[in-house]
Amino acid sequence: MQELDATDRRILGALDEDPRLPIMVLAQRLGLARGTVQSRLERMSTSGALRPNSSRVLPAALGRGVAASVSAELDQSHLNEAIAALREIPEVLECHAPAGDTDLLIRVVASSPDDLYRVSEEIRLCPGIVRTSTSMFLREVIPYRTTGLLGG
Amino acid sequence: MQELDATDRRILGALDEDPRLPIMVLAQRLGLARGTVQSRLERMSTSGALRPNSSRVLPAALGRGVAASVSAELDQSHLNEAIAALREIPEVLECHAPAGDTDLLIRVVASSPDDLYRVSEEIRLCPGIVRTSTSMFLREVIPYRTTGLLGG
DNA sequence: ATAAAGTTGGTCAGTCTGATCAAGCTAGCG
DNA sequence: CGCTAGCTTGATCAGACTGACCAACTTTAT
Repeated sequence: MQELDATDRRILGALDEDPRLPIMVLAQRLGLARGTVQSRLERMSTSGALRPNSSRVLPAALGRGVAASVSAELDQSHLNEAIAALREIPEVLECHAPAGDTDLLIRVVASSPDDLYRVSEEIRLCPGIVRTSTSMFLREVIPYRTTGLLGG
Repeated sequence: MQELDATDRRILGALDEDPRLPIMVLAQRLGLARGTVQSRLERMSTSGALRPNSSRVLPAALGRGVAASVSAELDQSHLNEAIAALREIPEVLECHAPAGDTDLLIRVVASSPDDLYRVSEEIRLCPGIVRTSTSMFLREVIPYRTTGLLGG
């Protein structure tokens, strides 16, 4: 993966909101040559610095208005199996291994509190997962964003 | 905000990887009329069902290879001030209010463990924030994704 | 049954894309 | 100091795409 420089970030900034902006418009808006913008866009999308487009979709728009965080403790000899099983659950959006007492921190969504119960049960049933603790999000205080990082 | 139907999801699925795919290609790949794809894309981007494009950028590509979760306890009479202050910190990617003992769960990134220390200190200094506990992510086990939800 | 909303397929002028090239700039290196 | 490698620029071309229309048809909800 590649580190994005100031020009890349300016391009991304200008593409915010509308990723289908014509390259020529971008170029003149940023004071760059068309070829420059074109090659940089090309590079960014092949270098793996961007998530798939669908990561832009708000889960709420897909009928999953309930979000939560599940922390899981696991039998570490089955770590890889557990991860593979989690990957199969579509409601699992993200999973991190934090330093500290919990082994995995899992971000999930669901269509309702009741559905959240189902999802967390599915997680509990993954091989290698010993115990889970689910904490539902009452409110999304700051929605996910990267915008501030583009500037610096 | 609008709930996305099966057609919307198919369009989004086809746009994964390359959001600049020509509309005509999309249309014939999905067996839809060009006008349909065009109007749906239009609707999706104006209805607020999508995050800004820059949310696709991996923080690591912006030099923030370290991720962490900060849980904060706060003086609830200053809730709004605290949130406003957090919003000013670019390294704060996301913030949720969970049910339970912690008041806010904050997703942050930083350029190094040392920088993470700085960021969590900045959070601790926000008005209304009483106590924080930072837990660094050793590993991103499952990177953020929504793909699985598009299908169902 | 009927109205509203969404879909389809067609057309149009104007614009954009991707590819390619030669030339200019800049930084790093011997 | 002069060279190379890697970007950037500006230009050109044929071909494809866009956004805006429209009339007709289908679906959905009332």
